[in-house]
Amino acid sequence: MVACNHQTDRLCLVHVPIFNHLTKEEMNYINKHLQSASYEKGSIIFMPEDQAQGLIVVNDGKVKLSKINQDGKEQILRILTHTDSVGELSLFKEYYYTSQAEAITDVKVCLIRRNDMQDIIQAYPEIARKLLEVVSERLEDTENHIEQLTLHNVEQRIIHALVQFAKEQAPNKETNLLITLPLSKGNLAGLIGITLETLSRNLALMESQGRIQLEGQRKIIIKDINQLKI
Amino acid sequence: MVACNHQTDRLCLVHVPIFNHLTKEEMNYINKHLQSASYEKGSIIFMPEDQAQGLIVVNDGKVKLSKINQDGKEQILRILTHTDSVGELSLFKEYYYTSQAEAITDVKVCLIRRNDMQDIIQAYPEIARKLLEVVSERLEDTENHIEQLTLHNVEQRIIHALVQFAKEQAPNKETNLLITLPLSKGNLAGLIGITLETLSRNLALMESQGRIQLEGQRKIIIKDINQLKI
DNA sequence: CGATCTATTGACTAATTTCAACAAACGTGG
DNA sequence: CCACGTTTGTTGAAATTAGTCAATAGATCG
Repeated sequence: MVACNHQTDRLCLVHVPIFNHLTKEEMNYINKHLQSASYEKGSIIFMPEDQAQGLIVVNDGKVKLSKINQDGKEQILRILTHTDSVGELSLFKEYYYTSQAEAITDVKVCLIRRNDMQDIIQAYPEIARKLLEVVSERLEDTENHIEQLTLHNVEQRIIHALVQFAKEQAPNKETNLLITLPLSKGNLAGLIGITLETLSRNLALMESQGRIQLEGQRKIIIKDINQLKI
Repeated sequence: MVACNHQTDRLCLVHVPIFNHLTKEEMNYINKHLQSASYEKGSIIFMPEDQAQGLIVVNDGKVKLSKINQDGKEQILRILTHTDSVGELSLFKEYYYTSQAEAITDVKVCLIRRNDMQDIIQAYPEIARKLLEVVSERLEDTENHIEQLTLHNVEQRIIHALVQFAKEQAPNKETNLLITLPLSKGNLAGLIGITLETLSRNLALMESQGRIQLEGQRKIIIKDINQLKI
C-alpha cells in the first residue's frame, strides 16, 4: 500500500458518499490518510480470519464479497463497485473478516486505517452521520436479500435480478430491452443462492417460453418487462 | 404515544448503547424527546408500507421482525429485546417499513422522531458514532444470518441456534445444560428458515440419538455441547 | 487458433415442504 | 385447582423442488 495517488480526477473520496459533501481543502486533508492498492482480476483481497486494517473503499473494478462453507459452497453477499465500502466494524474494534473478498475484475481500492478514520470523524462528525446512512441502507439491502433467498422461488429470484439490471441499464424502456449481466452467470447464481445449472435451466425455459432471449454469455433481451414480472 | 414515562430506573435510554455514555443531564435533555408506547402480546407494531415515524427502541418485551410473502410464508429477520432498535433509515429520509414487527410478548417501546434525533445528533455527535457501531454490528449479524440460511443444512442451523441459546443461558457448562427457548418452536423455525414440522422432526431425531432431551414446549437439555457441535 | 474458462443439458438423488390428522401443553375462568 | 378451549407441537405419506455428477458445448482472450 502506498499513499493514495489514484488519478486526481477520481480521487478515492471525491465520489464517495461519506466524503463527497466536504470542501476541497477538507478532502485534501483526508486524502493524506488514504492508502491505495491494486488487485488483479481473480486475486483475493481478504479472506475470513484475516485481520482488518481499516475501512476499504473500492475505487475501481468489481469485488465479490462472499461467504464460503467447508464444502466450498459459496453464497455471494454483494458485489462492491466504485464508492462501495467494506469493513466498517474495524473502525470500532479489532476486527477479523468473516467473509472473503475477491477481485472479479482488476480492482483499485483505498484503505483508511482505524486510527486515521477516528481522527477524521473527530474533525468532521458529519462523516459518521453519512457512514451511518450508508450502512443503514446496506442493512436494508441485506435484509431484502434474505427475503429474496428465503421467500421467493428460483424463477422469482432470477426475474428480480434481471429486473434490477434492467432498471439500472434501461430505466425507461419496457420491451425488447437488452441487458448486459454485470457478472458471470455463475456469480449471478451465487448471488441469488442457486447453482449455475439451475440458473441455466431456468433461463433456457424462459427463453423457450419467448419471455427472454439469450445472446452470448452476458447478454439477455427481455421481451416485455411488465409481462416478465408476472 | 405519550412522553416517555417508563419507570425511572429503566428509562428507555439509560441502558441503550447509543445513549448510555451520556451524562445524567444529557440524558434528561434527550428524554424530553422520547415518546413511549405499549403493545399487547400478539399485536402488530408496524406493517410493511407503514410510514416510519422515527427510531423505535424496544424497552421491554420481545418483538419479532419479519418478512412475509404473498403466500403468507414468513422469514424472521431478528427478535428485538431490551435496547434493540429498528428503523434507522427513517433518520435520513421518509421511510416506509419493508418488514413487519409483531409483539410476541407484551412490549414497551420508545420512539424518537427524525427531527428530534437530528437535533440530538447535532448536539451530541458521539451518538451518530454509537449508532453507526450498532448498525454495523447488526449488518454483520444479518450477513451471518444469510450464511446460516444458505450454507448450512437444517441440522447445522438447529444446532447453531441451540448453541447460541446455551452460550447466553449457561456460558460455562458443558454437559446436561438445560436451556429455555426464548421463542416458540414455530418462531425458532421461522428464524432459521425451516418449517415447524422440519424442526420438530429433527429435534425428535436428535433426541432419539441421545444428544438432547425435550422437556415441555420450551425446554431442551443438551447432553454434551461439544459433542453436539460435531 | 487453441487453451481455458464458462455455460448447457441429461439422468439421478436428496432434502425439505405440504397437507392432514392427531396429540400435548398451556393458561384461564369458574 | 381443575376442566376446557386454544395454541402449539408431532408424526406420516406424498409431492416437489433444487442439487449433484458428468459429459458436452460454446465463448472468450491472448
